Amino acid sequence: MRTKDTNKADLIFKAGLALITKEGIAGVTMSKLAAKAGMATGTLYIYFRSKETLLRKLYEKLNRESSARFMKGYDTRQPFAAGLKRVWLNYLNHRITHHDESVFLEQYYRSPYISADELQIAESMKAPVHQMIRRGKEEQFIREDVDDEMLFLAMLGFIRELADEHVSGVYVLDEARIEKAFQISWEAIKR
Amino acid sequence: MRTKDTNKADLIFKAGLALITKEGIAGVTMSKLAAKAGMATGTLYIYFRSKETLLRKLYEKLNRESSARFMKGYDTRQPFAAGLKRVWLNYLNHRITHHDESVFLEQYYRSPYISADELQIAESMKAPVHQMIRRGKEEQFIREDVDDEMLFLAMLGFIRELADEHVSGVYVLDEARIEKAFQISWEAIKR
DNA sequence: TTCTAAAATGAACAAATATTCATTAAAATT
DNA sequence: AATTTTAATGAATATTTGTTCATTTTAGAA
Repeated sequence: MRTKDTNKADLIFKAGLALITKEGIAGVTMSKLAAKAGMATGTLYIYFRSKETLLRKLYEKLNRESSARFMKGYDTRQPFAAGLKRVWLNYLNHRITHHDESVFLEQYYRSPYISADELQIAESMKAPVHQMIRRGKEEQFIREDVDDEMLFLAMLGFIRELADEHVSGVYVLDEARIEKAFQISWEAIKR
Repeated sequence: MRTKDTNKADLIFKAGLALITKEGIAGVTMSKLAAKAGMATGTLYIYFRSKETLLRKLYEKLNRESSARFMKGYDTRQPFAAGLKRVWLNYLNHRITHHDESVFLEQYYRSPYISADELQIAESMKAPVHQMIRRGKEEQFIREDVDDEMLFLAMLGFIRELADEHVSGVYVLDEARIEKAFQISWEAIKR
């Protein structure tokens, strides 16, 4: 008896991501996907009931994984500034090293495939930074005349742009630039 | 003889935008598009050779139009701070009042339809703000230890997030909030 | 080695979608 | 009013793409 190769589902996911990154969600067809993953089209249907479920499973998986990365290495006992930088860097690194995923998540978000409750999951990704901002206000590091959400947007928007430009090669980041970038974010929200 | 109704091309564009906004580029089919525009599928082919050219023409048109809006009302003779605010507000307003278009431009940018030289056009949209930043440095309003592109990204990213959240209803903007937002942008880049 | 059950295949089929074209309707010209 | 020219139509056709399934291959069990 032959065992179902669980690794193959990941292979399909990987191929799907690569395709979407290069051609957008509209460019994904089952035959192209199969070719990229190095298998027959029929094989895709052994692992996923349909194209729709394939994409949904991919979305769910990536959402789960990326959320987990944001708070990695953060410790409430460390001083505020250090903690904030940690989370800030986590977001930036995530968007750079998992750029394909980020692009897919956004594309899926605006595709005919998305369902109502999946939309909510996206919101939950904000939690880590919001938490940070609240702490920063309590400890009097962050300006209090502006609400959490706006401060969050100021940081996130910048990070997103930085990462996208870095990945596309238009504005490549290095240690020094990242340091400056964090400084700018800091100037924007500090007390 | 009946004259080709040039207005009909705009009607098609409008319907296309609405469809893309609701279902993403992947959700656009010629029959849906025709239905939305209130005409027969064949009629689409009187105005556009193919689906591909239809989408390309739409992209080109919107790109042209939006670029023109960014510098509107800007006058080099007015003081720097006022000029910057003007352009900043132009970007924000553009992304809010023409949100469908912005979303489409980004989706098209990452679709199988995009060509190499169309990619370059997108870059040209940055010019207005870059110009502002250079002037700001010359007149000693803006910090000089950070390059233009990064300062640009800090502003643009924030504006983009603000507009998107406003349109989606998650974080609705009003006069006061917009004022604060500009202030935050200013804190980030000022000397 | 032989047997068995599941995985993998890919051509065949079904469904969706882009495009064409013979025909009709409408406007301009005579 | 008759004629001509072009726009508009939408059913028919062509093409692309998702899905199925009879058959083959493969890996472990007997």
